[in-house]
Amino acid sequence: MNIGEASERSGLPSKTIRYYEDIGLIRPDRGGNGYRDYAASDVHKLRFLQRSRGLGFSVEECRQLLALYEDKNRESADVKGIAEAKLSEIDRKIRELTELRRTLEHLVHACHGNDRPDCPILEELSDSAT
Amino acid sequence: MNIGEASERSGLPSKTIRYYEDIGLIRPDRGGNGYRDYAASDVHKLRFLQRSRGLGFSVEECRQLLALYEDKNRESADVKGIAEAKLSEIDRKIRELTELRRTLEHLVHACHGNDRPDCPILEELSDSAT
DNA sequence: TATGAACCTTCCAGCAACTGGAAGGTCAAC
DNA sequence: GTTGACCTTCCAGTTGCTGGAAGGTTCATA
Repeated sequence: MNIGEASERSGLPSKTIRYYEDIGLIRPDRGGNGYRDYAASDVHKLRFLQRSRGLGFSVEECRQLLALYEDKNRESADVKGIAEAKLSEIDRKIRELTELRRTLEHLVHACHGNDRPDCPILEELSDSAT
Repeated sequence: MNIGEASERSGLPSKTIRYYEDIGLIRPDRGGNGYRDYAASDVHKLRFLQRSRGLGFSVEECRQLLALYEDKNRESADVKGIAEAKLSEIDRKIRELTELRRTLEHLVHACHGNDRPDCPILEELSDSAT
């Protein structure tokens, strides 16, 4: 099938699919006219990529996962390791954002938000340690 | 003062300070030798930038905040508006990450993580809707 | 048969927000 | 005078795409 259909079936834009080929994630056949020709297994991989990217894995991590996916001798511990690392990364991000949120909300709360120039938000940004 | 000292006092790498100048956030003087010469007010602005970036504001938002900071006729409502928008953006990110975390943890939990190839994580990535 | 739309191709540029490195000028100390 | 720590500019790379230009292909319709 052509890239348009592969795009529809995988949920990835054609641009992105070509990009994934550029960086060596997939290698579709080519027809006589130069068009890319995707097999069902290619679409399968594309969906795999679409989902793993959606779960927050980086492209490099997706490359590893895809390699494991295709490796019939894999050990599930390898996959679990990657997922666990990602999990603690996500935890760290959530913690950071929550801390950020707390500080920002405190500031927003302290600011009158009227037509006067005095503003605790700017004061905080300019003066003290955060 | 030279960029090295401005860097130390603001907590920003010299590279970043030069970059901020490139994109027009600050305009230090120049000495006869071509070296940048930072006034105390420049360092103040750099610290302002360091803090607001640290609070998750984009560079463009920092530019707005800095403009408001320097505008003696500002209305604090303008600042509060920017901060509130950022706050809900942070909330959205936290929600997304939390959802992600939930899914990923579920998968990690289901995987044995041993030396066998069968792995629910890969199955989920390959087969079903996420 | 022509022509127009809807595909497809490649390549180049740009986004955010820096960061690294090369090649070279300056300054202060010894 | 030379070493080393500064400073300068400029160019390239990072991540993960996305947009657009310029052109080839395919297919239906007038």
